[in-house]
Amino acid sequence: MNASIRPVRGRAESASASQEAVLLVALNCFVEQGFHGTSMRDIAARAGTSIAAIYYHFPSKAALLRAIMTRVTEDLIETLRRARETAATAHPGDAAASLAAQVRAYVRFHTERRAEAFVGNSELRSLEAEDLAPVIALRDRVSAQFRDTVAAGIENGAFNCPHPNEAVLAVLTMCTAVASWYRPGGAATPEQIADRYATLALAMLRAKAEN
Amino acid sequence: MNASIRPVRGRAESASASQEAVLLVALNCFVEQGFHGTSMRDIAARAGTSIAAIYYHFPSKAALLRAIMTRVTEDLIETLRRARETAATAHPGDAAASLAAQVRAYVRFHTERRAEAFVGNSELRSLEAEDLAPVIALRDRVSAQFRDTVAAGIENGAFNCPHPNEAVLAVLTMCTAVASWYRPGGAATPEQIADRYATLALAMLRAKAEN
DNA sequence: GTCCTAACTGAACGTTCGTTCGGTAGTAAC
DNA sequence: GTTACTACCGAACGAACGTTCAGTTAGGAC
Repeated sequence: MNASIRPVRGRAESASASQEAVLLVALNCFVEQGFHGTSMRDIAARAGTSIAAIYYHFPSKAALLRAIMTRVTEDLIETLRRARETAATAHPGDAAASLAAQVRAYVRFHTERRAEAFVGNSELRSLEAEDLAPVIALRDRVSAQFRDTVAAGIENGAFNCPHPNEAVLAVLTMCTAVASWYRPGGAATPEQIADRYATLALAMLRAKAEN
Repeated sequence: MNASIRPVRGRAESASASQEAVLLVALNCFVEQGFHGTSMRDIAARAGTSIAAIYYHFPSKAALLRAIMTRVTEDLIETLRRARETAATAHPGDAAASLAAQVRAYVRFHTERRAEAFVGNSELRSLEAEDLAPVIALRDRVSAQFRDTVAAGIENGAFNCPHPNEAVLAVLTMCTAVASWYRPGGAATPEQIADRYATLALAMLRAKAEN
């Protein structure tokens, strides 16, 4: 499983190409073997460099994971922010449109950057305590946005859903899991999957239930 | 996070109490630190025994994971089989009832045995190749059963769902994820969560979509 | 031509890893 | 009283781990 990755910083404060190459190799190792199942020797061998070269660019193995996690989580937040903004312009006050746009963006993100997204979800426990807190805070912002959108939709009658917290959790987890089963070249394109998941999410939120 | 675990074998071919104790401690370590993040010394220390005592009962660290994985997957299959059977008796030919029963059973299983279920889903890649194949085969049987139930429901008009494969995947993944967020003593009981998830699943499968 | 810095390399550091081994306490059989 | 077996223990094994460090090379500045 290979994956692309966007540069750590903007052009001015740019990360070097070898830094990016190491990060990309580390990412793919973490996907396949997990953080603790990957050794610095694995990464160095696959990157075609020495172990010491990695330590020139990154202070520790934990720093590799931190860099991957922070970046992917920040990018997800920005992706969702743009989706909300676009939806708000096209369909002001339409909670269903906003939620659909966010689900679509979330799913597309988890297909297009599935390696990073997968590690971002599966290696939280491998982060050191001081690295975990900021990532958790970012992730909480993501789910809070979904909850807020659903709450607004319930408020104005767009949604009719007796247990919104669980519904949001269900929507988020099923969308997150896309990163663990999606493979490029599958039967459906990322766009199709995103559209179908948005439809599923809306069906869940409009559902009237007796429990 | 603690968890209970059922004996490896029946009474006749019984596993000893210390064997079970080790397996339980290993399970909790794997949940918290992952398989590769857990050392035999961690397990021995938490179990209050020596490392050599573990090797008296199990041939290797990999055998601990294999035992946990095989058992939880087999038990899940048996749980779902019973749920289907009960539903088939009470509501013969009713695909919606069968699916709801299976979703309820699946979710309850993932709350009541969440540690095992969590490890069963997160540590597949840590299994050695020869241990992985049988577990994958068992897991495929689980998803095949859900797909068959949904296909039958589409056939007889109980479901109206344009992309059943993705819908089944979405249902299974959102239910699987329950094991990663559920905590005993939360706002909802396992029964309530199971019922709500069954309702969500039915809503997803009846959904008419334009994509 | 010298100096400086970035970007490495190879070899090692001490630690921890999974695993093994020789030995032993307790118990039951004969 | 010896034998046999189960269920361990403490100590050690070699390998692999994350990390460090002294040294080297390439390229630009002056």
